[in-house]
Amino acid sequence: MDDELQIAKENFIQGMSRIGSFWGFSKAMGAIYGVIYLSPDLVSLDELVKQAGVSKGAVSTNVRTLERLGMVHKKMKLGDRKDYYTAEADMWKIVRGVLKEREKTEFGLALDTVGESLDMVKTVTNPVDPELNDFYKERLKGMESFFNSLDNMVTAFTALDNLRVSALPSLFKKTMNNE
Amino acid sequence: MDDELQIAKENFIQGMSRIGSFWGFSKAMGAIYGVIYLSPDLVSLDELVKQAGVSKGAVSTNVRTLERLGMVHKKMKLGDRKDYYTAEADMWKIVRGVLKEREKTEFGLALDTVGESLDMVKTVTNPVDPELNDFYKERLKGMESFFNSLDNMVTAFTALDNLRVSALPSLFKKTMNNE
DNA sequence: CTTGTTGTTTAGTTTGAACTAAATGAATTG
DNA sequence: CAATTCATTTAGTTCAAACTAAACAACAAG
Repeated sequence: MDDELQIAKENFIQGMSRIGSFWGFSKAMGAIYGVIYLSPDLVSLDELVKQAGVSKGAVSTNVRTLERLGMVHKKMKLGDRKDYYTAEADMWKIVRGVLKEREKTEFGLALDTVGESLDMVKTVTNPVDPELNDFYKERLKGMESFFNSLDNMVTAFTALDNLRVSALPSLFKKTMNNE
Repeated sequence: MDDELQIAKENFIQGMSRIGSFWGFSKAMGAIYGVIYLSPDLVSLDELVKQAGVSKGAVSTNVRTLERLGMVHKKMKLGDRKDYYTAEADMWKIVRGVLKEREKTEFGLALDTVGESLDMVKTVTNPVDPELNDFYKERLKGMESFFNSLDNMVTAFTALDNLRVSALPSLFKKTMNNE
C-alpha cells in the first residue's frame, strides 16, 4: 500500500481512538472502528488484531460492543468460518442508535430517581420546616423538568430516523468547506 | 430536620452521584453538587465533607472543578475566612457552559485530526491504488462533515445563551407532569 | 510569637476498567 | 477421531483516576 496513504490511515486511527475515549468508549473501540471505517473490504478479526494493535481477546469483546451499538456489521462469507466486519458509515444513524440505547437506561433512570425524591417530599404530611419543604419541592421540580425536557429532546431526535431527516444538522450549518 | 425530608435528600444526592458519573464527572462531584443544590443556605467546605461523605481534600478539588464549570458559585462572608458555595440552579445554563468549554478542546481537536488525515490523502500525487485513494477521501470527507455539523450544532446551541432562548427545550416538549 | 482555624497540596492507597495471555469451545476437514 | 482454525471466555495484570490522611501554607487573634 501507498506509504503516504498508510500514514494518513494510522493518523486517523490514532485520532479515532482519542476521540472514542472522550465520548465514553474505550480507546481500543475507537481504533477498531477506525480500521474498519477505512477499509473498503470486509475485515477479519485477525486483521483487526494486526491493524488496531490490540490482543485478540480485546478485539473480540470490543467488536461485539461495536456491533451492539450498530457501528459495525458482521458479515459471514460462505465456506469460511471467519467473521468479517463492515463499518456503518452514517454517523447520524449511529448517534441516533446510541442515544436510543442510553435513553432507555440512563436518562430514564435519572428521571426516576428525581421523581422518587420529589414524591417523598410531596408526601410529607406535617412538615417540621414548611419553608425548607417548599424549597426542596421547587428544586426537585426544577431538576425533574430539566431531565424531562432532555429526555423529550432525545426522543424527538431519535424519532428523526423514520422521517429520514438526517438533514437536521444542515439547519445548523454555517460554513462547510467541502473541497 | 424532618426525617422524611432528610431521606429524600439523601436519595437525591445518591442519585446525582450516579448520574454524575454517567455524564463523565466523578461520583464525588455529583454528590457535592447534589448537597449544594438542595441547600437553601450557603454551604461551607466542612459542611460538604459531612453531608457528601468524602474527604476534605476531595471536596476541595471537586468543588473547584464545579466552580470552573459554573455549576456552583463561591461566596465569601465578611469577617469569616470560610468559603461558602451556592448552586447554579439553571441546568440549561450549565449545559451551555460545559458544551462551550468542551467545544473548544475536544470538538475542535476531532475536526483537526480528521482534516489532517484528509489533507495527507489529498496531497498524494501519484497514488499506487487510485481507487483506494478515492475511497479514503470519501470516508474522511464523510467524517469531517459529521464533526463539522456537530460542531456547528454545539456552537448554535451555546449561542442561545445571549438570546435568552432557554425555552428551546420546550420546542421538544411532549408531555410535562408539573405537579 | 504562638495558637487555632481554614483551604490546598502531596504522597500513598484503593479501585475499577481494560488489556494480555492462555485455556476453552465450537466447527470443519482429512 | 485427530488436527486445525477460528472466536470466546477466563484468570491475572496493568494502569490511571480518584480518593484518604496528613503535612503544609496562609491568615487572624490573642
